[in-house]
Amino acid sequence: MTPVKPVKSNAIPAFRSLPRRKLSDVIADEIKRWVLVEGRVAGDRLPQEQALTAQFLCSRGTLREALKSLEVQGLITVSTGPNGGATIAAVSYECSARQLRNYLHFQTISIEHVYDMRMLIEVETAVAAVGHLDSADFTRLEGDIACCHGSAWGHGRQAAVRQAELDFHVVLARRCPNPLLAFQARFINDLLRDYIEFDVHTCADFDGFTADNSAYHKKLIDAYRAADHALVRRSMTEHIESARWHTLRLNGSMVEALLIPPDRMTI
Amino acid sequence: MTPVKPVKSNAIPAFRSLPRRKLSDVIADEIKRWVLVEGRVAGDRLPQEQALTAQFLCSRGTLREALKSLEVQGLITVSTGPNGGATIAAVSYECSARQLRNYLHFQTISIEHVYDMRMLIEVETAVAAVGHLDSADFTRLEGDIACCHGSAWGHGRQAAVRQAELDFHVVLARRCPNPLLAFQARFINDLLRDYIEFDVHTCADFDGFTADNSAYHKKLIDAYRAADHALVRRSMTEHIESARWHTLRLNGSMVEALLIPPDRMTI
DNA sequence: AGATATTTGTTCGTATGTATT
DNA sequence: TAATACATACGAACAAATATC
Repeated sequence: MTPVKPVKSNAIPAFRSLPRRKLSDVIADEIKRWVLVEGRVAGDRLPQEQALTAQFLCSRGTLREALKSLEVQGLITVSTGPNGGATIAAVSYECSARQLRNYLHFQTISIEHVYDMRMLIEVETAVAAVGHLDSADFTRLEGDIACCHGSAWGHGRQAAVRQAELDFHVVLARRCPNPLLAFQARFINDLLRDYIEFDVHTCADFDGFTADNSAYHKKLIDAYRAADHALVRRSMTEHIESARWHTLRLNGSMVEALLIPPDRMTI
Repeated sequence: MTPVKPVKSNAIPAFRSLPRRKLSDVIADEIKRWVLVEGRVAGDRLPQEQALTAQFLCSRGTLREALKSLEVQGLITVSTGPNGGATIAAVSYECSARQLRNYLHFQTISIEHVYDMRMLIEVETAVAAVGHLDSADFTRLEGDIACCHGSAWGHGRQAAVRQAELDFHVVLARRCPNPLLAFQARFINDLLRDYIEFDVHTCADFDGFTADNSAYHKKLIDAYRAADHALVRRSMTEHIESARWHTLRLNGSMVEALLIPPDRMTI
């Protein structure tokens, strides 16, 4: 008698046959759909691995690849232990910004490109934020200016100043009510902070840059306090143009590899 | 005498000890670094799974989760068969756009948000593309206009028209020399094509919308042929403002779920 | 604070599908 | 067609982390 065929089979079930995709990718999509039709939202939990393998009829390894896919996309976080498992997450800015940097890594991109984009986005973001700043925001903005006082005491200090300068803009971006604008504004500023390097030889005069920035930041705070849209627009435009000029003067250039997390202290 | 510790151990090697990250994530990063320091570029192949497990001292399951991570980020593609394995890829627009949609899924975003962004980006993109269109581009632009001739013959036709109208803009975006602008322009147009739905009850007059679009597209082609920056700027500004007006008039609204690939024919 | 139970993280062995030759 | 080389998928076991008692 011929031996029976093993019950265990790698044959792909009929209902997911048509496109010759990887099973793990199919499962990842099915989990996404399941979450949506089930009405689950960020903070809700997914069933545990064992239950999911039973639900989607696949092995644990395949399921884990599907979960890894969702995790990389920032859609879930996974924890161990009792009551552990996957939790649905709101996709973070950081996760999406990383992916956009991955994309730009394979494009050729110059300081001028970044500053053209910055001029466009940042001015509009700044204007849109008028009337959306609370007192805590103002204190933080003023704190960022205070960080930049005095002349540079070395490279570590120089990097801290730059961090504070760009943090000023991130505060404004967070208060922009248009999520598309806000994302782009944060992204551009992060790009400036982490992926521009200056020629060490011409490292002479950063103080002029810093002084100009502080002056413009002060003008901006006054404009926000007065809720003067036109003045915010004008000040920010001049500010970005000034920053572009200083950056070019100091031989700033884009770093080559955007794939790797920034050193953050490259100055 | 105490028994010797088993050779096989899940203990994480010292060189990757500090942050308590998952091994698969660490391996994914190490592969990224390896690619960079080795000077590999898009199109080059990674070693096979077996070689990679030997190089990074982990099991196939763990390595496959790491590769899955890189695959989801669009950094590699994987194929089976002889000479199969992972190939380094330039991160695609589609992959990064998907991630940005994932992000926006958890934000509240309105037609006005999209059109404010579109006005900002598209005008500048259009101006930047002046002088970068070849004859093939012009033929394609004129083809897109031709697609929109005649009145609507039903919903399928309506969707095809909309597809062609937005394809016009994608052609321009692809010719914009600033990758940051170009990405954003394509993204906004894809968003408009795939994630705006119109109220079926007021489905009456799309023809006016279509006619206006065609008229503006023709004006734009003339402006591009004349390489007239100012005219391109003016025409595109009016075009977007007109499109915004029509969209609001027809009760357009953002679809709720950006997580799922578009039906593309929702109109 | 410590023991325990639960759940994910990792490994290994094996079998199957698929593309190249 | 057959052989080969590779990714894909399954299953069982053990290790590590963590919440609860």
